[in-house]
Amino acid sequence: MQTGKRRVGRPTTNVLTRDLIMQTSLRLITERGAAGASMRDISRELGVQPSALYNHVSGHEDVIGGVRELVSERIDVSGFGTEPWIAALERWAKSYRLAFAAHPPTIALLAVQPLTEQSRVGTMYDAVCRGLIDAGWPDARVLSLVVALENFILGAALDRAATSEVLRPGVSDSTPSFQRAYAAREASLGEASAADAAFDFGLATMLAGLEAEYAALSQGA
Amino acid sequence: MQTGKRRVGRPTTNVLTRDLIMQTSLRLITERGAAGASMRDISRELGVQPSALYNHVSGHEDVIGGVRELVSERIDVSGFGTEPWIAALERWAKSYRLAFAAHPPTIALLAVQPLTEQSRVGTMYDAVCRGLIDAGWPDARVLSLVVALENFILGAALDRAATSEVLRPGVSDSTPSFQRAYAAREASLGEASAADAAFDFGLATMLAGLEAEYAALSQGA
DNA sequence: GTAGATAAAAGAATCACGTTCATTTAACGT
DNA sequence: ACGTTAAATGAACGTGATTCTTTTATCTAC
Repeated sequence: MQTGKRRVGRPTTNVLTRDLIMQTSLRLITERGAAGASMRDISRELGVQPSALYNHVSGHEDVIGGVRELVSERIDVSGFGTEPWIAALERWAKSYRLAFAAHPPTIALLAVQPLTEQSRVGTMYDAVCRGLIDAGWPDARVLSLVVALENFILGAALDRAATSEVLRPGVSDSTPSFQRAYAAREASLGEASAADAAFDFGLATMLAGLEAEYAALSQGA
Repeated sequence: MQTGKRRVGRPTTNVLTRDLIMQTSLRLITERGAAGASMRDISRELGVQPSALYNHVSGHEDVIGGVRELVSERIDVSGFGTEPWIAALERWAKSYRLAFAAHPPTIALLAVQPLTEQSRVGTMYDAVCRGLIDAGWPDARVLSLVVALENFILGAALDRAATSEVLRPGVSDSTPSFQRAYAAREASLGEASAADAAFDFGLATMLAGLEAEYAALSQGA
């Protein structure tokens, strides 16, 4: 990407773009992990001095925010309006997690930093809210529902990112039940990962709980 | 905490302890946030040079792990064995979240770093697994259940840590449904926080889903 | 008790990070 | 054509974690 050496002063054709910086950062994070996307790393990858980045972004936090935007764009809200609310939620949840799981190291970075005001993420929330309101969920409950599901999704994504044989009981331990459950899960797990199994189980559980609550809601009214 | 100046060489009475370092770190994190607990900060607080810390801990990661242990000790697993499994789970989940929510900035740090092998956290898992196995849950499902709930809990704790009027729709926006849901939630929320509402809603939903699954399990067998 | 090993502190130094500032050069607008 | 703005370099700062050396005290074995 770099042209050997560049002489001081503004170049005839611009080298950087805000978007180019974001794209490169996302790629670096995916390839080398969160630690491999420092401002220096990004600038080196782009054949540029670190200070040059600051002509296009306000700092490292800004970069992280931009990356989050990129990742969030792949969340699928197309189900709302075209499918039953429960199916739309399932689609949304799965794509949400996948969007982050596709770039594991991202999650830790992104989950920590809160959303900035004017992000396209608001559009996603709007689609989800609209679907649920149209389906008959009470206005006051919609956001709690969405946030609860989101909490689960982000937690699961975080788990998937962290998981490299974490959470394994020590051998010859004082934790027999833990060991037993662990062994049984290993045996029943095909080629699926433990994190995937937990996510599928938890999502099914939440959706079942939501359906029950929805049914109770209709009856009460 | 510091005695002005200390001369070179081993002091007559030891200044540091591994445990003292962990306690101090937790306090600093709670008081000043995650960024206020660097090795320098910790050493300054203890009236010591940063390098002195390395006689007792292997590095910053080690400190984080120790803090996690401290926080984890407050998780309540006493319900398993004395209460119905669903009540025990609820107690466990609530205390789990509270343990972290009491030190908001901790979560971001802790959730990121995976568990180290020989932690007392294994004991907690064992208690939970035992309770569920005794209640009749199939061995192979127990860990997925626990991890799924844990994902939700950690996600919720993270949300609570981040939340300071995050996730507010912009005014005069193109997100009417989002705004509507937001306003309705605000109105229905008493003095409870939005994060609490989402957690309570989600936990109730998951527990309801689990009860349904458990019932189906008994019938199938 | 004294000698050698070990432990716990200071202090100096290294390297990476994010960031700022001054400088240089090109592009843009009137 | 000229002043302003934009985009790059290069040098520097402050803070982060960490390591190594040095100094002094404690502990252990004889």
